[in-house]
Amino acid sequence: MVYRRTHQVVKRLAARRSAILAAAREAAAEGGMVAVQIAPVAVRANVAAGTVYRYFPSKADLISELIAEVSRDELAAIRRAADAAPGPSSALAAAVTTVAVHTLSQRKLAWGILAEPVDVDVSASRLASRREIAGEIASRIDAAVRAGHLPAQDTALAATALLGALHEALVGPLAPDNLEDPVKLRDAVQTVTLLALRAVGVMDARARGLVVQQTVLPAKALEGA
Amino acid sequence: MVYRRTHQVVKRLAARRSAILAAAREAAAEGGMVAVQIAPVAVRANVAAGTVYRYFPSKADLISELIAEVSRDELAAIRRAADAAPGPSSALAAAVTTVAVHTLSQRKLAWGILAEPVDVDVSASRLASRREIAGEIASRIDAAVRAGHLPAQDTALAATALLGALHEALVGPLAPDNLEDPVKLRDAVQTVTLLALRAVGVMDARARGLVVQQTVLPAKALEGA
DNA sequence: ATCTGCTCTGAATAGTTGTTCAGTTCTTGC
DNA sequence: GCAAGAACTGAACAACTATTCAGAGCAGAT
Repeated sequence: MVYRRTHQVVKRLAARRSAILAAAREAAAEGGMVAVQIAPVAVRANVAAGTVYRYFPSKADLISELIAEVSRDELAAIRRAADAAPGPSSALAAAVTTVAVHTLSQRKLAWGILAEPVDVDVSASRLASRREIAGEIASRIDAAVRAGHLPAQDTALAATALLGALHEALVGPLAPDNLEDPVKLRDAVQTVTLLALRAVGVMDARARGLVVQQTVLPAKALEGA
Repeated sequence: MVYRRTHQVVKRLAARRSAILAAAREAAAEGGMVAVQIAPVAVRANVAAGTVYRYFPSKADLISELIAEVSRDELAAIRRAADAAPGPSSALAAAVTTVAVHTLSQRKLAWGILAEPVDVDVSASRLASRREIAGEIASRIDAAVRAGHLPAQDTALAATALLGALHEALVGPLAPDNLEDPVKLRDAVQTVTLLALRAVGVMDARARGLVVQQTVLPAKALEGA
């Protein structure tokens, strides 16, 4: 055995793998999932097409990891925002706002991760991604219900419906197209957050209060976008 | 000119066109949009593959017409249900329930029309379809707002969000899978209708009342499914 | 009956991309 | 250096289906 993976090589391999994933993510962010094709991604990562297959068994695996990665990031952001909130209703509002802001600040990526047609089967990974996010929202709704702030309900279904509403309203084909304007964007975030909170049973007046509370957060988050 | 299209021929041609469309619809209902492939559709319509192209310039056109047709049917059903309601809030509830019931009774078709990946570009037609349905819902919300039953709001955005919520909760990948059971199915319809009504600002108690009012309708409609 | 022109057929074509693999280049240990 | 093995390359391949088109079949007028 005259060849052994040295630490340096291991690092380089890992870096290359990340580069490929990052290239895929960039491609998706710029052009949606259609743009995530092996050859262009390889070029972007400074690698030959064949090399991609040394790191990912198939395009489906590459995209699945991409979805998982983005999903992880989003879940972390939701938790961070919700955990910083003073109470369960506020946490729910924060979670919803976070999803809305994230979705909006990376529209193409979000659409690609969620629903854009892909030529390979990534349904398992999309399902997992949705499950994670929906589960988190469901548990926040649940906390608010347990605290007596909301009526008892099927929290899993409610969480699913909320996400559907957010996504359709913000990145679906009927989403307003003037969201480049930061003011319109914030209005859209507030409107959908309000809808979402009322949907699970927050009273109109209280929901409006919670939405206002959240206004500081998205302003900060959106600057980074 | 020794040949002229006689009435009989015109009728046969029209019938054949319908047969192809119907075949496509059946295929979509059974296997989703992936099953709408030229060769299988042709077989189902008792026609050769090439013949399809004498009626539809391309697969995209075929699917676009399919989407338009289904969409027209749905819109008509929504109007019928809403117009039969005694007042604006009730009409809104009826409209939402109708969408939910239709979506559920033809899950694969609904998913295909709405969001399933297709290898050709049908986004224009999907957009039109969504616009029609969302427009109808928006105008029902608007009526309820004008009647003073709901707070003022961006009705277009609200309608979009409602549809997103319904679709995601009922035919999206996280939709409950026990909806074969008619009782569970009705529960699901009621739950999402309740969420939708509350989202636009109907108070919890009143929303529950409206949902109960709608219980007769879906029971009848679902029998036909 | 027959000619004309429309309609239908279905095998062949074409275009698109994911995937492979024989050959090349690089890395490591001696 | 050099041998051995790993990693990389990129052109060729494969598979899948929408689409085409030359020829066969049919309907209508005379």
